[in-house]
Amino acid sequence: MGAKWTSKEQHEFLSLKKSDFMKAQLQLTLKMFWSTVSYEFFEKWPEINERFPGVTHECLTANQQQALGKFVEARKGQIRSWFYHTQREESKARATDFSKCITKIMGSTTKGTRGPSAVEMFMQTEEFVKVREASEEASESSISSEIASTSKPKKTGPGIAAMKKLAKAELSSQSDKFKLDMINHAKEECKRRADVAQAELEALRNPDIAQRVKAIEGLGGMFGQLLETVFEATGWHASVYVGGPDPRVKGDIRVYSFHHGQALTGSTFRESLPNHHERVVKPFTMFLQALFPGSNASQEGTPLPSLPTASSATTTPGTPLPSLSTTSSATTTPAPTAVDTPATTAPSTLTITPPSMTVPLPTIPSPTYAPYTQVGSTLLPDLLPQTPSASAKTQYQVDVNAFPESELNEFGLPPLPADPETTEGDDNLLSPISAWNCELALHQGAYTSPPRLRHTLFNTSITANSDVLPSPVVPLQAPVLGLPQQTTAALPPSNDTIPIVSSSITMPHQRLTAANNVAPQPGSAFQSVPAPVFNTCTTAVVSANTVTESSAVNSVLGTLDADSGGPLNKRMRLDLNENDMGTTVNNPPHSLHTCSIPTSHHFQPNQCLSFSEEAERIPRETVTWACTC
DNA sequence: GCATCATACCTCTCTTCTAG
DNA sequence: CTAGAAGAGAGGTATGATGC
Repeated sequence: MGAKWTSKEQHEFLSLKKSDFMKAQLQLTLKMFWSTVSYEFFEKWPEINERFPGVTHECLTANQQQALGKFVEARKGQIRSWFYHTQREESKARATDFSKCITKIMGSTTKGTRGPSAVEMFMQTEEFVKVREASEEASESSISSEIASTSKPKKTGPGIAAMKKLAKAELSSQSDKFKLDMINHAKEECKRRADVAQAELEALRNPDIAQRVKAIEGLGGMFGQLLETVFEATGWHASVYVGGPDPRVKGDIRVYSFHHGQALTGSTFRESLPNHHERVVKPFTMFLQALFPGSNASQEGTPLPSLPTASSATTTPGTPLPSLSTTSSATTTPAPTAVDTPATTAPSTLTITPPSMTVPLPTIPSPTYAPYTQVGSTLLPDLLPQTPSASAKTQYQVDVNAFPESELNEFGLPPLPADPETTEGDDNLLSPISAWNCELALHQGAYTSPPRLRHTLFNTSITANSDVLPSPVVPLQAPVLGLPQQTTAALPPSNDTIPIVSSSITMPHQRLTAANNVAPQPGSAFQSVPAPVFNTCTTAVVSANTVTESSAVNSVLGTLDADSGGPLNKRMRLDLNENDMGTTVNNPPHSLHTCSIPTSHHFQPNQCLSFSEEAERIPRETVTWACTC
């Protein structure tokens, strides 16, 4: 067995980064994450101290420096492996697996499949290999010259185009019988590939028990991504109900519901709908029972597996974000989360016993739910009841035969039962959904949807904290751009004024967010906010000892990687973007702004600079800079 | 002739697997 | 639990087939 390479402190440090790792995966910012986490790790535990104790960099020989470099790379590999290993250990890859499976099934088709052509088949023959080698060796060959000229700089062989041209020319010189053989071989290969593709698709569509279980356990992740994508694409929220025989509980019927979108109270549709279980889950379960009449009485079932979750430390308490609420058929009460109301009861498994259609609903104590955690712009719940023990049972009697045929709807389903608790009062005249919307309206129409984030991820720098919004209760506002607080006199006194052209500095923890760079989406949105004033300043002056009222500065610029040999291991950005987000300049032309910069950074005259999130955790000092507009 | 679609191949990165 | 190997997938480039 391998030895553990991390110390307790290192393990704790890496553990704290797990949520950032998952966010980076979702936000496609792994490079940035690796850079940041490596920097912080080596800052805490310099590799040189491990390999060459008591020796400074300056004292290392060339060979030692080279060796140290290899050690550092090896350590980085260990860190990477640690995160992936930890992720798998926590069974967080199932959702991804299932998503891939679904995608494959939805996307797979043999229609339009093009197999290799006769020329391409010929390229795989030994005859052509000999021709190609001969051609490559003949430096005076025009074909080889063409190959060389048409090839882009690569580490390996000639370009495909030149190869095909060579093959085509060579094949044309072959006998008709040879050509016909190539054509037939190509057709056979086409058919073989189509058959293989078809067989693979059929295998996916007819999974065995283990594959079905894996798919069911991946539902949470798949629907989470799906509903988030729906929201991104349409600005709409959605609720999804799925169910069927669950192999994990001997084929009993189980229903899950997934909900996207929360009211201001933090409740999802399921939680907002009074008596949701009776009115929605139960009829749906009855419908499923009709589809799967052979299903047996179930025992308390396995809960929906957890999804990748971050530590609660990364949760944004009270931040209204789309909730992804997953529940079993019997989960009639909200799952307690960081933004949800506490659960009261949580029946576990719905059992229907034909033919009387008696529905015994065992209840279990409120399960302990892990908190919702924010990963990217999606809340991924860990709905794993940790102590799912059955207790008192509540009996529900539902007789489908009690519904006359005339009352069944177009789908042959009974009408939704009226909510016995909401039969009086004007409000009760509203449908559940209307009442739900009414609640929103009463709160000034402030929706609880988050700003759309992901589409900006690929164009701007948004960190894990970028979607942190200010208040859990008040209507959403754009975050105040600029520093979270005014800081003063952090730099050593100096009267030197260093001009900086096009200065803009990305604030730690106060980055460009969707709320301040994306217009509210029709029908989804958060409260309108005062339009930001673009800061088009092109000249700024850093004054190290100036202390003034802080103003907001925010910039996300085009990226330009600095070399990695810098003392800060940072990524620097140059060139001011004139559409840069800024703030109102109250007292032009000499507004003063406060920002923070790496402690050890040395400004150069006329230097253009800003710092991306990779420098976020670099020790910083605060300076105030004046901006001439 | 042109636009569109589907594919092959290469390279690189990310992720998973597995022997030890 | 580690660490190397292997697989999976994305991005880029180029080509052929097809339809207009």
